[in-house]
Amino acid sequence: MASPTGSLETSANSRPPFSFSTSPFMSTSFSDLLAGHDDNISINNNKENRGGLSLSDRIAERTGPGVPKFKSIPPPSLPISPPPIFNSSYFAIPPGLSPSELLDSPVLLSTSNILPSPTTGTLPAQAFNWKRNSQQGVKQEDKSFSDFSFQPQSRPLSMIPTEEASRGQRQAWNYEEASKQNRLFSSGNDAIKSEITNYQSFSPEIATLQTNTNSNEINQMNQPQVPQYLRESRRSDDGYNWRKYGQKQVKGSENPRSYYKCTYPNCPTKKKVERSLDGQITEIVYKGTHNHPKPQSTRRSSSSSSSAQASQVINPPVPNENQDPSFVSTQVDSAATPENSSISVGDDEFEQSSQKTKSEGDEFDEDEPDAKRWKRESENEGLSVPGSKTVREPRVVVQTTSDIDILDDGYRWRKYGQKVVKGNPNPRSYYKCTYTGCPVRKHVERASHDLRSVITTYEGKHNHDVPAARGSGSHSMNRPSTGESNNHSNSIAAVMPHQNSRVPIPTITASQQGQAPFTPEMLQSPASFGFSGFSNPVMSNYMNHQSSQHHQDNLFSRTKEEPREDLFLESLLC
DNA sequence: GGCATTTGACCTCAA
DNA sequence: GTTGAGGTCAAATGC
Repeated sequence: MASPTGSLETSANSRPPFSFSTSPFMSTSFSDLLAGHDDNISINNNKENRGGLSLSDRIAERTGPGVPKFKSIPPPSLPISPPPIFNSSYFAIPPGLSPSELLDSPVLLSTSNILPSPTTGTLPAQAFNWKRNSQQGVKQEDKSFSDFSFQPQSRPLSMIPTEEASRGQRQAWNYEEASKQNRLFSSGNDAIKSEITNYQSFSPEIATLQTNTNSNEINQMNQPQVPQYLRESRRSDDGYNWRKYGQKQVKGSENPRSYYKCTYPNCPTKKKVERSLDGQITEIVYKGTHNHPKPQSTRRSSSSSSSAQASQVINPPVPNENQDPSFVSTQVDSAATPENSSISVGDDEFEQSSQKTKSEGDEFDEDEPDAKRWKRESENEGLSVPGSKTVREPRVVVQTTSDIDILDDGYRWRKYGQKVVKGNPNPRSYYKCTYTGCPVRKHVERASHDLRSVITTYEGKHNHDVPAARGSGSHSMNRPSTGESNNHSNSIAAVMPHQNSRVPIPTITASQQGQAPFTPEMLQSPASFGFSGFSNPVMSNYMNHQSSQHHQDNLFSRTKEEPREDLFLESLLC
């Protein structure tokens, strides 16, 4: 089964598919993405205890004595409060260039943020990989680095509170995947190990999502001796508190399935989590809707502090996704959904979105048996991803960025219109996926209430993999390799934190790395461009030139060559 | 003692 | 009606 997560090679001694820069930037940002999953920890502990062999011991067996254990290095306390304003010294909007103008370019929406891609969950950090890979000669194994994906779901990883479970699963998967990657990665990098202590799905459980592991396992490995009550076991990656009420061995799968209920009084929400034998989450399905706001992270922080992790945790994701969820989730949720600290706001939005979707949908039936509904929802979603039963619906990604937000989604977008919508003086750029037959569209606009925020709304889901970038073979390496993350289940809400703006934009330049010169293709494939673009001489010139708009027009000449349909649509929009 | 987890038994539903 | 799978309950157990 090509499960988004299950298919991953998770052997501890395998080369980490994702490479983190040892710079403070990556450490911080990723740490922020890591948090929670305490419930997983508990489960893992139980399992491991039962077996008489702790997870860390097992890891040690796999990796050998040469690999330091995670707990060997306490996670540093990392600042998480984002600055109120963008103050990056790496990038500045030149005089004469307004944020709205910047928004006109998908490029500008796709590279600056250290956020999981709203469309693919791909972290902008992939740009680092791209660079690094090029530095190292793009070894085959290095390619796997680019496979790292982090679903906001939300999510989630977030795991995204998928409220309707069926919607956030995707994030949860990605969230798990990311976590796995984290674990693998950590096994080979001591510096990073200290950073990987917690994880939060992206999502309403986005992430979220999300992204699993594995971070939990990592936590466990870091603090195998921490009492359960100090591990905040009830807190899950999705930010809600869950109580396990059952576990079942599912036929056809060696993985046990655990059943959880939201501990909030009278909250009907449940979720079932399927884990592999080694404790990794292979599936998360949410059921029902939380009838309460997500618990504040105070408890998490306090408890986490006892384990030297508090400073890294702010809030769970929306799942991402997700978290998935709010868009994870999954998630992961959130996670996906993963839902890192930055996505906390998105939870509510996601919940609302889910509620709305649920209430407006003709299919939802309060009286329908849960199991039946779950199954039906999965089937009806038409997003039957092997091993995944939940897929998040409408997805609205709200990113709070510092000046420029780059949605590193890896897909090629064609601008087909622009319009100033009511209630927001900032123009909304309309894009559609250039892949033939792909119905996905998105529109981007800067929030009226906060020019530092960019609201990107996705519609539809990609029916194809992330396209390989043209003009640079290494670009494709930054993209998720699977189609798992290529679908925008319509809308997921996530508010990206400012913290990204704190993160120094890598001063990696194409020239420095011997990369191919900046090309229009890079603009069309924002993901492939990554952060390097800002330091790229060409890009820098582009960004600072008064006639940037003109340049942009040239760079997007293809857009002007698009079919009449665009002109038609644009005429309608404008 | 309180709370969460475990786990066998029971219930529900669909084939 | 039977059977099997999935979901839930609740007593036992652990922290």
